[in-house]
Amino acid sequence: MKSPSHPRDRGIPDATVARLPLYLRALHGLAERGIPTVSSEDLASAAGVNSAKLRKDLSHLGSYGTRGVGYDVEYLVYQISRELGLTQDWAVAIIGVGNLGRALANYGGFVSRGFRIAAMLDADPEVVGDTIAGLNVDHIDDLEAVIKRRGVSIVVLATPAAAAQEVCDRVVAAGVTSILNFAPVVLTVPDSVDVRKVDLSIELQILAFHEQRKAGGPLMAVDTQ
Amino acid sequence: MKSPSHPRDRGIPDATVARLPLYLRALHGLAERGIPTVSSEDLASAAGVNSAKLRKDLSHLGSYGTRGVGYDVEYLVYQISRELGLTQDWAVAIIGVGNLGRALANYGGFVSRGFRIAAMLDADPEVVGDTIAGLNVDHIDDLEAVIKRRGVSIVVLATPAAAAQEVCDRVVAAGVTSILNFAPVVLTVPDSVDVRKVDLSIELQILAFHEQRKAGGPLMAVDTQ
DNA sequence: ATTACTTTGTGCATCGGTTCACAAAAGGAT
DNA sequence: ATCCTTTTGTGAACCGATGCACAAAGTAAT
Repeated sequence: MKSPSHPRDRGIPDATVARLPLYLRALHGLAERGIPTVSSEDLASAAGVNSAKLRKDLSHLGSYGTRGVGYDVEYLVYQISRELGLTQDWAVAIIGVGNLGRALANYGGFVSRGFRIAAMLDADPEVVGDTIAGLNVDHIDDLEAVIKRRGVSIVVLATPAAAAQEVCDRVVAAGVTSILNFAPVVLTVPDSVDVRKVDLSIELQILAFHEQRKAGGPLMAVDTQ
Repeated sequence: MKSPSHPRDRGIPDATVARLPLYLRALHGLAERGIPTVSSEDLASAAGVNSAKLRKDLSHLGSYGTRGVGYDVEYLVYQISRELGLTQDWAVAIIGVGNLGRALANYGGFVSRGFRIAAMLDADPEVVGDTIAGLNVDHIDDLEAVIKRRGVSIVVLATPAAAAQEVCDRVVAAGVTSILNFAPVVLTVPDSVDVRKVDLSIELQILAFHEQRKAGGPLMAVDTQ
């Protein structure tokens, strides 16, 4: 039994969810320049996608455009923000205060909208107690207490690879179900936990693959048109 | 006219290319533990994918397994490395020596196999001349000369968003065709240039979306079975 | 009101990627 | 040499995502 009253269907395609932040950023840019209304064509080009895709993506959220006119920028910002859950603020903990953890703590776009760094933790007594981005670094021993006390619901793992799984287990045991993992390991978690992976070296390797094709291809492949 | 002599077809699916680094990392782990041979089942679980996908992925490179036995770890490492272009070493320049640029320069997995940080550049006279990860920071004014002199073929953009497009244009004009962009902007480049984007805040937003579903879903959606 | 124009929302064909499931190939045992 | 077990490599069905192309819905002008 579907609910016909609800205009937007629950169950937005993953590919669409992954692009919503892109649209949101483009819309923020337009809003700052005081542009009240935007067509799918213009918004699409600002976000670097094609307009049919953008329209289909937005249609999954509901019918928020006006034919012949376009989309109201402010309104669409609100709708997308709400859909992504950015109208509430999320307490994020960064675990691992190496170079990367520090960079993330200071990264502007990270804190910006909807997210707040609520804790930083590390195992190294050398850095525990330091103040980074205006925040005191806690010891990893206090992980469970810090998570509970500060209402952390998203954890960013920026530990060395060797420590990642162990820390991950503790984080999951503490009730966190969303993890952004920068450590180059495959984390094992229950199905109920979401892990997203960012691996810098993988991106470089993909670039190298294509670069090799461009550079070596014409020399090596005689039959490449 | 195809070349029937070549066992592996040129044109490896993008999705496969994106997973090869994953397999490679898992294989390195096995190699370090002295394991000579691995089945698709075991390698797949080490890499966090299912075995059918792994086998199909590897089949795009050629027929490097032995039925009834599995894959020779060392041999497969070599084949994947070669396919990804990691048997040569790539000179990488990091532009923008803020927190992120520093973190990338010091990131172990970054430098590890196939890649070498050949230059770091920044516009801020305060940091130009500093030594980071054993490397002198050059001024962005010398961009073109540094790229040419050190044979840089891959550029990592870690500049502020506002500067990214301008720097990108200069990098492209200097002949670089592979860019890893950390700045939260849509870069405009010629078709011949590959840009890969890493956006930390986008990953967080995707997590927030799913977290919201988990947390709010059961309360808000009465008809979600 | 009617006409002309713009732009959304979507049905439909297509494409790329995933998964299933099994024949083919290899090794080991008898 | 034959049989049995293991595991690869792949054909084929399936699934989700993309992009085209157009009807529907709106605005503006006469």
